[in-house]
Amino acid sequence: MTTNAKKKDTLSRTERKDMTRGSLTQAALALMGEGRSFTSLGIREIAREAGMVPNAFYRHFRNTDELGLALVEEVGITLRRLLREARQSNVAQDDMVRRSVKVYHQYVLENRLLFLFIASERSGGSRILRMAIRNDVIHFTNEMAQDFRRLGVYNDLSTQSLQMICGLVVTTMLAAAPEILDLPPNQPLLENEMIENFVHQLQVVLLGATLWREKAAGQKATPSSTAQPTSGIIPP
Amino acid sequence: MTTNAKKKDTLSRTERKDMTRGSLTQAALALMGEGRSFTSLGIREIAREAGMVPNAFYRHFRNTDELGLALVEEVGITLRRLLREARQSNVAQDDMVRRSVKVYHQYVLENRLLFLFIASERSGGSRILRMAIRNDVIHFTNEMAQDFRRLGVYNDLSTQSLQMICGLVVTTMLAAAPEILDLPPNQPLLENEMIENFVHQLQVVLLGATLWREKAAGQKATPSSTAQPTSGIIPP
DNA sequence: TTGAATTGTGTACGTTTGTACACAAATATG
DNA sequence: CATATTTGTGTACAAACGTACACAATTCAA
Repeated sequence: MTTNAKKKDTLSRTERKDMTRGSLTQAALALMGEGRSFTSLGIREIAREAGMVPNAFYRHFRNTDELGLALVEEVGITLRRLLREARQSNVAQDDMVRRSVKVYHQYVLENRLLFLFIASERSGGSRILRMAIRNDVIHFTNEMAQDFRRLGVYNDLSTQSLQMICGLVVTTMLAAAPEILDLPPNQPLLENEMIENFVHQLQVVLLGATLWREKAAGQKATPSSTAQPTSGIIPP
Repeated sequence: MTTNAKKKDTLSRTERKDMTRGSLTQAALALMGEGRSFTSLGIREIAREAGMVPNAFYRHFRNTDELGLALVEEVGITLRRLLREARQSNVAQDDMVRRSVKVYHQYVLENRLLFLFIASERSGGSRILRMAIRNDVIHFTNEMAQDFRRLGVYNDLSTQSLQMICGLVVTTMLAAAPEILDLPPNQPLLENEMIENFVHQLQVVLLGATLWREKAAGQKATPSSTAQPTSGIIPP
């Protein structure tokens, strides 16, 4: 099944190249949608799904990992869009958490394949992809922390603490994604139960956050200034 | 590299069968230890690593998924052991969270390959394995909740809330595993930073838990009982 | 002790894979 | 317009794969 129509009309060479390149990444996603896992995809398989001859793959990527990196880039864009969406619908909301969860839930369903990719490659598969995704997630976390700052909530938390809290929120969100995706559709009862659980967990986290104070005295003399653990890509 | 010596001395037939079966599962783990991902492992590959001819694989498993299920069983045992260990070292500890985190950290390193397996198959790969692991994690979560009950902490939480909290704790723990495993060894600075972050996150969760009250009335109306920064009360 | 069942080996076959090379068609560039 | 680059095709081949079958060597059961 080809997932991307590639019109052959009135397009520059680079435009066309970008299109077929896109149809390769979409083909990979489509295969994952059929239950295959990205790590086990082969060049031939992807090319076949994209409706082209195996060798054409090499005109765009040297190997599947490189295609994966292109997908990670899409992930970054997707997550950024999610933040923007959440930003718009959450400003000074009364029941902010539940509303955010619903937005997120909807968003995961709408971007099913990408979240499938994130979920399975975030801690499995190739180290390179893993690190790239982790980078994106860190950026996402930091942007969320900035949003919190802008909103003026948790004003009395240090940046570091705020990032730690957001890390917790993001972890919880990402852990929810596979459950959302695995839930059989049209089961509103199960779905509600899952969502409520998710909402409560986030509420507990944010409740804890309101009371969190740095015990600044320094528990073990950890003087490190940077906020994120394992920031950046770590060489073998 | 064969990972399991299989002595051929004075063993019953079933005993020997269990040994070679074990050397197959260990071979799969060993391959994952070398960077391969379970989903991409093949029958021939595993058999070769275990030092036997491809066909012998079929005497023990019908396919790689079935071998995966055997590994999941090992995971269950491993997690149960972790709980037992934590139970012993945490009773009424002063700085309980930090101590638990250290136990966990150590445990992940000691059971590197199994946690590698959990991490990568928990949300990627085959649906069957994913569900099996999710089952184990649920059991683990429930047992942790029971332990909390026995310890007498969070006495005023309903079982459901307690399980929800433990789910949050487990999610945080499992999310930490890949970071622990990916951290290059002998980098005490990075390691400390990561552990501190981990500790703080769990502290936030447990802090939230002490203040969590069910808003039993019904979740649709959601009165204002939740996470507003009423920053006055300080828990014991 | 003899026969049946089990476990591991050897060989074999058809598929699929990654990748190399030469080539066709299209497009950008001088 | 002529030429060079780029993009996709066709063919090819060695390697690895899953799996089937017959067979050897054990061990269990009668």
